[in-house]
Amino acid sequence: MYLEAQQHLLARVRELIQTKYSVELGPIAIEQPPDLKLGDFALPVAFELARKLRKAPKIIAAELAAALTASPDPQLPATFESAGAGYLNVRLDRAATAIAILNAEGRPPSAKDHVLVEHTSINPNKAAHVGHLRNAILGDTFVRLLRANGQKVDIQNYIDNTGVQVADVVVGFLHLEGKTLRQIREIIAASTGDPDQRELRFDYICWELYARVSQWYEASSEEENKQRKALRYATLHEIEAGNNETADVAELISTAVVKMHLDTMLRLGIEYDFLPRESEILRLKFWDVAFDQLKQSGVLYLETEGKNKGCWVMTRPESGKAAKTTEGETDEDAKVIVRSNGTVTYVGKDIAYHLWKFGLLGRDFAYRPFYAYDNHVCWISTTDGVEPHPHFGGAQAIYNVIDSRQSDPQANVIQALRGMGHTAEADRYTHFSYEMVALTPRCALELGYTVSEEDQARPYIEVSGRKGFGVKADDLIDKLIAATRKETDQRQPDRPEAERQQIAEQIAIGALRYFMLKFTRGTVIAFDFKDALSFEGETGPYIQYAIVRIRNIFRKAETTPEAALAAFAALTSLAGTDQVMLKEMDEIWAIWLRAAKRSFTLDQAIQTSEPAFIARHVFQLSQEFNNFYHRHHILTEEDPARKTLLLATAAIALRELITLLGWLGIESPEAM
RNA sequence: GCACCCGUAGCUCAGCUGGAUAGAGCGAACGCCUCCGAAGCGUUAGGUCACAAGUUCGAAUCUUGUCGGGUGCACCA
Repeated sequence: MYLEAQQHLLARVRELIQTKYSVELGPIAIEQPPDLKLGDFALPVAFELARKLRKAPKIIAAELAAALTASPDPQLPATFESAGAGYLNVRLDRAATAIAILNAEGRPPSAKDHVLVEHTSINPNKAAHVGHLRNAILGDTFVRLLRANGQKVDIQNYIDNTGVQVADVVVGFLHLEGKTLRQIREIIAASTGDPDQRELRFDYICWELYARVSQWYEASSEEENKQRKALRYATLHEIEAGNNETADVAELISTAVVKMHLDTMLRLGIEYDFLPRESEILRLKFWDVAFDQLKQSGVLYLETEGKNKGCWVMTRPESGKAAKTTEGETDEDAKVIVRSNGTVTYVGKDIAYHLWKFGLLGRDFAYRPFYAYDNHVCWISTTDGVEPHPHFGGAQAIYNVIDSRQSDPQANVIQALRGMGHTAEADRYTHFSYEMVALTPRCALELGYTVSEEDQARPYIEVSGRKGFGVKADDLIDKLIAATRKETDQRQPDRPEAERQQIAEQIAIGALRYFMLKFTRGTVIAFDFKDALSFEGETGPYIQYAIVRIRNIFRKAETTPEAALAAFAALTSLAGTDQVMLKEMDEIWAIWLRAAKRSFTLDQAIQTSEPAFIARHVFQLSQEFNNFYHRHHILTEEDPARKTLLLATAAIALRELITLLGWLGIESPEAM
């Protein structure tokens, strides 16, 4: 409703300026004054008019205010005044606005687009770490925002089950450990079942082994290292080819690890609809179809000269050169898509995959169910699937949650789509990029890693799977739950054990999700346990605590938020009283105005792909509520009309807090 | 060398479609539980918005340049 009010107001002001001064303005700026005392909207429009009209901004603002006041608008009751050096300030009629906020039922689903969000996409060869948590939490939250906006969203988690990283762990099991297929199956059986039964977690075993293999490739004489690398690529090729024992081992390992990743993410409330795997992109020959299309559209051309001779290449987006180089010249910067030996590169496979995402490939995966959630099933790609199955792909818009280091290959894919004439798709392809999570040197030392002098001087150190350097996701979650459990045990001694545990988990997950969301995407998170394990100040638990307080008030008042809001609406229909009450109490009005801005903020967050806007918005609302809470004692208020207002304000705050936290994937505990 | 991201309070970060005294959290000092839960609230201290030019009535915000930090730029995935 905030956005609508703004637009309505702007249209009115524009019309006024045109009739009064005969001036046609471009976009008119509108903002919120630094203090609620000054009003709800501020328009600096008089500054711009000052020169054209040769008049002081203050005078113009005053004239505009007078004219607007002279012709009241029943659709947007408000008062107007000139303020500061020449702002035109607008004060909404608080009672009327409050009623509008009360009645605002979530926006009607505007867009019916079928949107596809890809996130998580962890190499299935080791345990998930903090960096993956940022990815999954950002992606999952963004999905919730899109759905709140009425869009139909499919969530995909791409599984690179035939890449070098998986190959490395296969090399580890088969050649470093000398295990057979059968033994590996036993290891998996013993390390993936019931958490209380298993001794080691399979993904942790792989984490350690992957680091060991990576070192092993470098650990011997030059000659022998060369042989070890050869083994690595031989293994990779067997996995890619399929239908052999090495490929079977890879399949076993990657599937087991993927299941554990899904378990980990489910602890955070993160679910998926479909897991497309690279093995099917290979076996179902997505590339062959894409290759034809790419050749036909002229995006790819066969290089005949220079270092890329014999390769099918694509002009890079930034190079600015024409698709084909002028005669005699070769584009040495061109991106190789098909190698001179005929094999396709990663970007090539990615182009094929993205044609599928948009329904442009003309070929589909086969599907089978893979992982069961409470209300739905996550499907996985396969070569011969089951019928019936849901249909994935064919989206109108896609978002790829991938860290910023991959922006070059992402740009290549977009460039290919555009080159093929799929400009609408290219425009609706969003690389939802974010910076990595690194560790502070202190954190690295705390974890027992040796840190070089040089690294200790740096602000942060990049995590590395190859070095086994990083904080594992489940370790972090366990640590958070242990810390919150300690608190709930102390604060809620009378509650049953199961309830204390549930509350502790809600708070721990709230803290973790909020921590990952409060930073804007472009900020490198220098991870530190001290910050991540904090439950005070700008944290998830701070917001949850505000909710618990409000719930306690309603419990003790022996009424419900719904009843409080109904009572307020009834009271407000008797003109006057509420006006007086809201007038001088900005700390109350702040909460109502915040509520009014909900869909406005959601819009902003989606437009900019920035969930941090919502995180900040809900934190500010919590602060505003706490401020209100300490100034007004609700339960002991004796004036009934005033008590009605206070209860309704608490009810609105509660409604907003629960909704907004829900968008962030954070639960609202009953007590804490 | 080229591209992208970052440089704002002691620390970690918001603010960047140009607009009114540059904000929050943490940390520091002090204060507030006979009063709806102190995982809370209040007060104070703390800033040449990296630097320099330019555009503008107005620049943390836009442009250019410089410096510092990070990340990409394979016939790897």
